[in-house]
Amino acid sequence: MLAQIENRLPSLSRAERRVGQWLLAHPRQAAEATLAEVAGACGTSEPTVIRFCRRLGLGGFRELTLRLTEALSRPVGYVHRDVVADDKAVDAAIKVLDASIQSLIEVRAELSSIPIERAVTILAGARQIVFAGLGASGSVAHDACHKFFRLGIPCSALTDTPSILQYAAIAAASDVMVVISKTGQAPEVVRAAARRSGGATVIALTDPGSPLAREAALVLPCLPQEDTSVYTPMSSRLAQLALLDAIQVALALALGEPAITKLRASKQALKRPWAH
Amino acid sequence: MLAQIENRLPSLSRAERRVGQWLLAHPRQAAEATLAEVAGACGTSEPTVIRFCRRLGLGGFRELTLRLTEALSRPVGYVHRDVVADDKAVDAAIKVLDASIQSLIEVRAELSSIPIERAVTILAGARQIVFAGLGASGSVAHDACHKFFRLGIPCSALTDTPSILQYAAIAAASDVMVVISKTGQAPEVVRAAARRSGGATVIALTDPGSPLAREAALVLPCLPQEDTSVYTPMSSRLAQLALLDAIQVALALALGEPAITKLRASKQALKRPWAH
DNA sequence: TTAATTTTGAAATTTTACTACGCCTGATCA
DNA sequence: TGATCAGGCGTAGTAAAATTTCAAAATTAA
Repeated sequence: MLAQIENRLPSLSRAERRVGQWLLAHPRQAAEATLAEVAGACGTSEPTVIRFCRRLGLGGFRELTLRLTEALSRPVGYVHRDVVADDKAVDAAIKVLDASIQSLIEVRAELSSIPIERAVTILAGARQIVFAGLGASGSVAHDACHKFFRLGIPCSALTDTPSILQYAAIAAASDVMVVISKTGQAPEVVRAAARRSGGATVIALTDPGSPLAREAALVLPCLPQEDTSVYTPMSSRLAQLALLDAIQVALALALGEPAITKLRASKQALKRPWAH
Repeated sequence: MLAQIENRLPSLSRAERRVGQWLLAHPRQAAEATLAEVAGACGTSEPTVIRFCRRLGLGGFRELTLRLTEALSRPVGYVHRDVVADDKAVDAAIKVLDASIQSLIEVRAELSSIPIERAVTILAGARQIVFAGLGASGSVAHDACHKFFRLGIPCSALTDTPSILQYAAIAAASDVMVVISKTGQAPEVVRAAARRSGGATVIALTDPGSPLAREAALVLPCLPQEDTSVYTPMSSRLAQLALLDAIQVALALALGEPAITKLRASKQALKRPWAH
C-alpha cells in the first residue's frame, strides 16, 4: 500500500501529492486519524483527501484507513530500522521490538553452531552452578540462577566484583562457573575466571574474541551487536536470556525424570499459593 | 486481539457475548462492516456493540475495526511446538527460541493497543521510579532499573516483600512505582500497590484481569501465556523485558536532549573503561 | 412478591464521510 | 493583451455512521 502511494505520487496534482507525502511520513498517525484530521494535517480540504483515495482505486477514506493499518501490521521482516528523534512513541517501540525479534532470529539461525550439547554435558555434572555478571549482565545472571535453580541444582548469582573474586578463590573442581559479559573485557572478571581455584569449569557467555573467552572451557558466543544508535537497547541481553532458556530446557531433558519432577513441582508451587 | 476477545467472552452479558462470538466467527467481514451492519448481524442494537468495544478497553467501534484488520493481516511464523522428551538438545533449543520469538511477535502485534504514550507521560514526570517484582519478575525489575537509570532518572529495584511494603509506606506523590508480576495475584504486592502512601502513581506489568491491575493507574498488559508443558520457559519474562526496552527508548525520545546526552555518556563509560 | 440492579434497544445527537457546486489558477487562442 | 476554458481546489451542504441519552425490559436480590 505505502509503496503504491509512493508509486503514484508523481502523477498526482499538487494538493493530492501533499496528502500522499504526509501519509508516507506519518502512516501510523494517518491510520488512526479522521478525514478532517488528515485534511488539516496536509493543509488541504476533505474532498481532496477523498479524491486522493479514489485515484488510488480505493472506495473512500474508510478503505484507506483499513489498507493502511493492514500495511502497518504486516511487517516487512523484522529488519532493524534505527529509531530517530522525531519518531512517535509507538513507532519507536515497534522499531525496538523489531530489533529484539531480529536478534533472537539471529541466535536461532546460529544455534546449530553453538555448543549446546557440550554446555548441557558440563552443567549436568555440576555440583553447583555459579552465575557471574556485572551491570546489565548481573540481571541476566540472576535470571539464570532462578531458572536453573528450579531443576533442583544448587545455584547462585554473583553480581559484584568482590563476590566474584572471593568465589573464584574457593571454587571446587566440580563447580561450574557461568560468566556473563557482553564485551568479555572487564579485568576483574577475567582475572576471576583465570585464577579460579580447584579447576572449576568456566562457561563464558561473551564475545568469542575477548580475553574472557580465552579463559573459558566453553564459549557461548554472544554476537557482538554493534550499537548503531544511542537508542539501541541491549538486545544482546535478550539473546543471552533466550539462549540460557534454551540451555535450561535442554538440560532438563538431559537430566530426565528427577529434574522434570522438580520443575513441575516448582511450577505448581507458584499456582495460587495464596489461595486463602 | 481475537485471543483477547475470546478471553473476555465469559465475563460478558448475553447480548455482548453474541457480538463477541459473531466477531470471532466472521472476523474478516467484521473488519469491513459498519456499526449498523455488525449490530444487525448479531441480532442486537448498535449501543450494545459499542459497549462491547468499551469493555475490551477500546475507544469505540472505529478502534475495533482497526484492531481487527491488524489482527487479520499479521503473519504467523515461528509457531510454538512443544518440547518433547526425546528431542535432542538442539531441537529443544530451537523450539524454545521459536517460542520466545513468537511471544515477542505477539507483543509487537499488540503494541498499538498498549498505552505506551501514557506510560511515557507518567514516567517523564517521575521524581524517582521504583521497580518492584518478586521471583523471576525480580530480575526484570533489576534489569529495568539499570535501563532507566541510564537516562539520569533516580531508580531503584525492590525484589522482596518487606522492601516493597516498606517502600509503599513512604512513597511520595511524585514517585512512580512500576510493579511487575506475571499473575498479579501475590497478596503482599497487591497490598503494597493499594496502600501506597502519598498517592504515588502505580504502573502494573501484569495480567489485565488481576487484582493488581485494579490498583494500578496504568496497566501494561502481559499476555497470560499458558504453560503448555513443563518445559515451557517463561517467555512472558522476555516479552516484559522487551516491552520495557521499548518504553525506555520512547521515554528517552520524550525527554529529549538532556536524557539522550546522559544515555550517550553512560554508553561511552562502558567502552573500555579498563584501558589502563 | 417487590425493590434494586443490570442489561438492552429506540430515539436523539454528534461526529464523520462524502457530494454538489462554484471559484480560482493558469494555460490556450484570438 | 485579453477572452475562454479546463482542471484543481475548497466551501458549504447532505447523507450516513458512530455515539450518547434515557427509559423500558429483564434479571437478581430481598
